[in-house]
Amino acid sequence: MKEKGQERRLEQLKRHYTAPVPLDDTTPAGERHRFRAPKRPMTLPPLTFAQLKNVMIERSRSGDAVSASSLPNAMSALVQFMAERGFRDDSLIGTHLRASYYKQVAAHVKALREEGRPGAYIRNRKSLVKQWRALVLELDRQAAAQGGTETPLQRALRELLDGGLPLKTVASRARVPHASLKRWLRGSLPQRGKLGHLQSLERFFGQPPGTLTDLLPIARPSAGSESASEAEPPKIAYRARLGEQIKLKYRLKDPCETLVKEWKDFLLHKTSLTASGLKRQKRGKWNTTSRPVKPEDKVQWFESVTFLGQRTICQTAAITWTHFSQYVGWLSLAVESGGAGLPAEAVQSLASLLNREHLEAYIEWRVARAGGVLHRGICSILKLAASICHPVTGYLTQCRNRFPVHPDARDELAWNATCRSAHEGARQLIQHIESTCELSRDPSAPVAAILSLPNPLAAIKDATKRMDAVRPSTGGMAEAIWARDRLMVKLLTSNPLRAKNLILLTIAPSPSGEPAQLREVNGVWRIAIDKKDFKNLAGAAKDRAYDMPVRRELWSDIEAYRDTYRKMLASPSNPYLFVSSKSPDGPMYSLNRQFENISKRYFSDCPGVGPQTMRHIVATTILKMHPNAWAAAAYVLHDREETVRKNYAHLASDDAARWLDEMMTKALSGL
DNA sequence: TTTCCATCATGGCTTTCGCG
DNA sequence: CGCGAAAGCCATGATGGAAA
Repeated sequence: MKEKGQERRLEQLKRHYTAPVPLDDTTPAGERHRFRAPKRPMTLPPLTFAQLKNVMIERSRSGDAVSASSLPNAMSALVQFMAERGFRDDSLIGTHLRASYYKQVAAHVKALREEGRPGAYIRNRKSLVKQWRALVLELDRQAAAQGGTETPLQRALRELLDGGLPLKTVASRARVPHASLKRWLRGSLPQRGKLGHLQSLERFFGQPPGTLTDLLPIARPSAGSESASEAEPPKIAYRARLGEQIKLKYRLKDPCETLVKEWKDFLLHKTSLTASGLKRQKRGKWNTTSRPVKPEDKVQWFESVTFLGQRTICQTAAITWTHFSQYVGWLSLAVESGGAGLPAEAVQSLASLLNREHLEAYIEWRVARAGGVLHRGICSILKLAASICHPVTGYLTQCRNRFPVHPDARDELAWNATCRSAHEGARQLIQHIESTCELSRDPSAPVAAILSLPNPLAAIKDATKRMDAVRPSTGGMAEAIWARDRLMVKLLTSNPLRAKNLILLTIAPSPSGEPAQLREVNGVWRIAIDKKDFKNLAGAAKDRAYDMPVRRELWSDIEAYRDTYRKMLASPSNPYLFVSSKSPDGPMYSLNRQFENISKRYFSDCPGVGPQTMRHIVATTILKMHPNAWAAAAYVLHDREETVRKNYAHLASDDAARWLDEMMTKALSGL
């Protein structure tokens, strides 16, 4: 059966690719290729880089892949990637663009960085190499045409074992129970305390430590009982600053009629198919949706576009309007308050973006307000200015006659010069900012005390204990709310989802017939969320569906909540797991706020945080308990290993050293 | 406890253009 | 034609303050 499938796969491949290829993986290792995995059997379609290039060219021609104009870019990125990684045209792709893709890309990025390439360049290269990987995966899918969902461990084990030594031989030589290995291959999870066997397998196959063990869900951290200090929660610098900042409300609230007209014309230009007769960047079209995330009565004038009698919403317009109205508001803000002090009627025009001096002064003011820190948010208005004054495609550049009030509007040459100067000025500022850009807010500051513990999750466990202690055993609403909140905290330790996914998490089939995301499968509670519902839809989520077990410790809580408490808060048809009595039919939109309240009350030394922070806490715990277990952390967060490494790099050095010290102490005891 | 309205902050891409 | 850079889309999250 299996062989047949493989034959079919090969047939299919032969039709696609010209040259026949050997089955064994004998990829020559380049000199610079340090992370080359040892020779091992695998069931992946044997495909060389040269063949992949041909497929890409064919597909590009038939319109199934990158556009013709992007093809050279994709090509040059791959060529550079191959040269740097030591691959040749006749090299087999093997796992290089598959399982070990992230490792390869990370190494490639590192090399580019060492060459002194700018960040934007590296991002572009990454994006381009990704297109190649996507093509490989697409071909794999076509070839495999099997929908089985393997666990990561299962797949990794299969790749190590397939076609090589007999299972029994491996088991005995690696000193792993034969039956266990068979079970794992069928998809069951190793028991706790059996990690040693996986490590034996890693050694047996010459894999780096963690290749297999990292693929498991997190190990339960040993109980720690750090006593909570009763001192005041620490003050967070960003919050204090924000509190000060928002006292001044400078944004333009009631635009005059002419500005409204200008914006509507501009919006039409940005959203219409024809760019309202003007030139526009190829990617300069703003998307619209007819199904906004907010209720009908919350839609505002600056984001709505009526096209053929149908009202649609443009999210980008809302964001851009916010930035623009802030700038205009500042222009007419009194000088004493730090504004430009211009008359309100004079500045209410898109043409205000032409003034280079004003833009510069505004940026300076914003930087000062942000505590002297240049951050990316400040760039937004500059990007709008650069875009709208672009020498060719700029809206202002092309619409001189729509701004008769501007002094330069009478003369085409003067107008063009003004636009060009504004464009250049904005570009220069953007470049300057992007090269010196830093963060002005530390998202982990509110949980710094927790993160500094050897086992941060222990603090959350303490919090749930405190919650247990204050259970309102009245059987009423208060108890239902208590049970809901407690489950919320616990669930986030097991499955640290982003807020939106948590809010929209369902425990019953939706009215449209989609199955519940949180459900019991073969006696195991699992959460399965469609790729399209993730923020990183185009990133990590694209590669891997979210289908994770909920930790066993929570199962009884889930059942108790489902059977008793949830019914008190929501109507029977409500599919969402977390609900509030205020909106019994919808999701609990106040979840973020409620989590903040809970964390403020029960987390030690914490002034209140959002659910996002739980992702930090879980990832930090994993990396503290198992230094350099990047893959495990990425697995739990449903992020890319690369992203996790980047965000938690600070945990690599110190904790690895501590861990190494402990290990060596043990190893050398009695010396 | 929940909702509403602001403001501020940032990430993660993809595609196209201009130049030599 | 290939390389390197430019352009910019599209979201989401975090938080304060106040009111329902």
